[in-house]
Amino acid sequence: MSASSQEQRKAFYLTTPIYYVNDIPHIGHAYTTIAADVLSRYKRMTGYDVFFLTGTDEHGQKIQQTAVAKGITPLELADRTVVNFKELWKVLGISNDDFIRTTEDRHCRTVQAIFKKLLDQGDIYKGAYEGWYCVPCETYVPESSMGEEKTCPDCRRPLQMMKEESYFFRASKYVDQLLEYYEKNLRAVMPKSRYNEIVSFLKGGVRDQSISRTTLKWGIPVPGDDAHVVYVWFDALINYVTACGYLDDREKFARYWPAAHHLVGKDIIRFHCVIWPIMLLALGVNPPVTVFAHGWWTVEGEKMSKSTGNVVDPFEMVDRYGRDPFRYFLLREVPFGNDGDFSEAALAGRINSDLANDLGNLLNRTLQMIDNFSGGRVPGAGRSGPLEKEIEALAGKTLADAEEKISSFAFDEALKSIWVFISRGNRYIDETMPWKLAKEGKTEELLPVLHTLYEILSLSALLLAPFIPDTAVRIREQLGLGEEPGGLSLLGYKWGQTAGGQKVRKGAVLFPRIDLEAWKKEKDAREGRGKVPPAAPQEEEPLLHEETVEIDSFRSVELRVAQILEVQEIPRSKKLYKLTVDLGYEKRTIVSGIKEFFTPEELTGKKIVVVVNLKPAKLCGVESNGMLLAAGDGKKTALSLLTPDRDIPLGSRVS
RNA sequence: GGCGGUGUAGCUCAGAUGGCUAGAGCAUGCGGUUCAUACCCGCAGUGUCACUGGUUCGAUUCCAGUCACCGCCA
Repeated sequence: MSASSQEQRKAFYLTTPIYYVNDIPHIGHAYTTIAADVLSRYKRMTGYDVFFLTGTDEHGQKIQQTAVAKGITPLELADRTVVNFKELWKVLGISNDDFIRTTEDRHCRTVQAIFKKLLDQGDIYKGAYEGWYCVPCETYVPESSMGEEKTCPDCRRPLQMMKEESYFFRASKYVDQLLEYYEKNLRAVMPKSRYNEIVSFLKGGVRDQSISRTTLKWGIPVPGDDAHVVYVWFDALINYVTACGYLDDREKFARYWPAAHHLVGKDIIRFHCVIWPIMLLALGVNPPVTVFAHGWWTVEGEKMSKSTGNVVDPFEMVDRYGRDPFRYFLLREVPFGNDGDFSEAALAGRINSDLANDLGNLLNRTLQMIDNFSGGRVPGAGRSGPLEKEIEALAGKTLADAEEKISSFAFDEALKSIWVFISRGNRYIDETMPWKLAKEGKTEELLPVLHTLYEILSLSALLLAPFIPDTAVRIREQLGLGEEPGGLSLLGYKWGQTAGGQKVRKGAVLFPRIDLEAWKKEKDAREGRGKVPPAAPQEEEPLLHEETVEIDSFRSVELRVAQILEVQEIPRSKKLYKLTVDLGYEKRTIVSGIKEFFTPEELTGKKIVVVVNLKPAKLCGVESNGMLLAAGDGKKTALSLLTPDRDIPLGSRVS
């Protein structure tokens, strides 16, 4: 690429968040990065000069703590764990142009330069930070996440009011300017619902932000004041300008920054759509063109969390189902911006119906027919009838759709549109019945059909290349198309450009169908085996024991076996069920706070243990006569009912 | 409590500035086809378009209220 032609190409700058190295990479990290990769690849194919950045956030309290616990330096820890991310991007086929670590020299210098500039111009000033502080965790706890009684949400120990010197960023000063910017730039925050949220948040005003700490050592020193370290988010956000040359390469910065797009999870839009743009305005730089906030994945219908151990490991999914199917599923299943549910069954379904049946089979049957009816060589265009005209028009529409949808981050819709085209190909075969034409010797009708099918496949491969790059290459290989020297491009694409004559090379099936019955068995077996309780949390919580009691106090609690007969919802309540239980000698109603853990179907018929001599109490307007026994982990994440281990008559006393 | 959103076929969702028989994909049933990965193609469906009122010749689409769920804020 010569310098002059690079000048002409439009720039496109795309970032993922930088990921915190203390985390193990999970599906959420993979999702953002895959989406960014698809967009980058597509933009490159349509002639943009793309700069695609990802990286890691390596400073802060948690890294420091973990490092201390392991007896290594924080940087050593980061050096070890950053590998997880780099490896995942390799496995997922991510085509990032740069990878930034916040511990790199280029970044530290940039952060310090920005800090100094803002300090000099009066947008940073020294003040005092006051807040509730957890001494053991060495961290401030915002009032919103404080437990009752002012305890730390992590360790549950009491918090102390602390006051320390801190530098503040004068965010309040730029709120109106940012609101004005947003009024003029409707796509600066996407989707629209997030835009509205941010605007209404801004209208409520923004406080000046504390941006340094004296209690923390692992971070970038405040220039000229070594007692302070730059607070993490101020440090982290700046990565986006560091990497595109804010400090060291003004030409690069001038080129890419005006085309900056950030992809982020919806949990961090406040930083990206309030604080960050204000920082930029203070620096005299325009906010990004778009910050797009995507949704979150649940797993098999449940919230993903470390404590329930249902975190999806992207390495494992790629291992099991392949890189391209995983990429395809994440972008196809759910509109970007919505929350979605990840389930292996849904993934397997997509593989079978979309990838194997529609796409893979279209390639397979087409090549088989070219082999059978055309000696393995692609026929030239030949005469084009109404069907072919219609398909050509659809090809044009599909190209336009892809452009529009991908450029507005609607990856799912782009894929849907491409699949309409692929399905049209399958229908076209049934409409033309090439095997019949062959049998009847109607070669002049047959050959254009094969040619058209070939065109459908070669265009599909191009359009799919950003999403499933390996597959695109495999399709092209089978079509007898070589590699493109400058990478695949949509720029010079023209329908019907295949001259004909090249030899196709039918190869292995693109996506073998998954035998769902065998798959199910295998999965059940795997989960039965693999269901070791999740690894114990690193910090053991102190067990809180009750005082010792006399045996009589225990005996005074009358416990009996009962069976749940009926489970009724209590309309007003999120947590409570109204249960009718049978004690053998009588039936009674008890109200129990277990709704979040069980469905009525799961409960009905269960034998449980009930405290029968508990004073009746009214809960949500329903009188409860007793309570059932269940074991919980105290964190409201797991609950298990106590149930007799063998058959025993209802009403039996438990002692 | 305030602001906003959502509620449409078994499932996931699309859609209508108000108007002929309300759509797609998946799943289900039936039929066709054999080039193909038991695949593809066609047909068939079922829906009080959350509930209650109002505006209108006519509303599922507009308005008001109710309920449920979700998001942001407090």
